[in-house]
Amino acid sequence: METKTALTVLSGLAQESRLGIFRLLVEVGHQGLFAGEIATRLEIPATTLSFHLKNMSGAGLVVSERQGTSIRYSANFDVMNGLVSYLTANCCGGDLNACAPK
Amino acid sequence: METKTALTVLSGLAQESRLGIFRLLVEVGHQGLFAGEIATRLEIPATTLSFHLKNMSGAGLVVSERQGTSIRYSANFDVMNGLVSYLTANCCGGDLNACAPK
DNA sequence: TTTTTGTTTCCATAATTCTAGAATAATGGA
DNA sequence: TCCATTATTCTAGAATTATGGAAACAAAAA
Repeated sequence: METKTALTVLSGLAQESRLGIFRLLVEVGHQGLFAGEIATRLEIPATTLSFHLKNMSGAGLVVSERQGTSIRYSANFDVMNGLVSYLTANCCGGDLNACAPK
Repeated sequence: METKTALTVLSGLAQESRLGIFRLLVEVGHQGLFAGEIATRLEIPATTLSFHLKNMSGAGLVVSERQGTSIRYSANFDVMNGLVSYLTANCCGGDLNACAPK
């Protein structure tokens, strides 16, 4: 993952509403949730939610699929895992143990 | 890690200068760098750097130690690892394999 | 004490981001 | 076609964040 992408992903998560959306979708798993369900569960106005979902889609954090009048959103786990790799890459000049969790 | 903390940490990383600072400190490892060295290497004005380092200190992303007139900054690996754990916790309703890297 | 080096705080400006109402669009059923 | 449902775009105001120069501050050396 490139730095520019990592920044976009981090910005996509560094906001209360969006982090809540992402965590909810991560917990739900691959089947995801309809936009309306997310709005109801998190008590976010539809327009505000749409603003954040657009941001997250652009960052690749979520993927969407239309089903009739509804749109199903789910977390993109690959991007999350890529971010984790990015943050821990090139750690400590190659000494992997130096920054590993204890 | 609590959601509020995770948000602070994510915000601490979701900015071009700060991500650059963090990555540099991660690569350097535990010995860290003096503020002036960071400013020189990344070509960031001292006042701007100080602003960001203060932000990152508050988020726990870096720790500092004065040595004479200089201040040495180094990455806090525990916080980074905590963030990684937070993001992957409670994934897929407990089905750990569902969101693991392939 | 005065000077020098390194860093931070203060401040004004600029830029970005968040919020949510009104209007608009897309889908599918009657 | 008309209507109900669901979701998005447009818009503008509010709030937050970033930038960098001037000044202040801290520590060590002259």
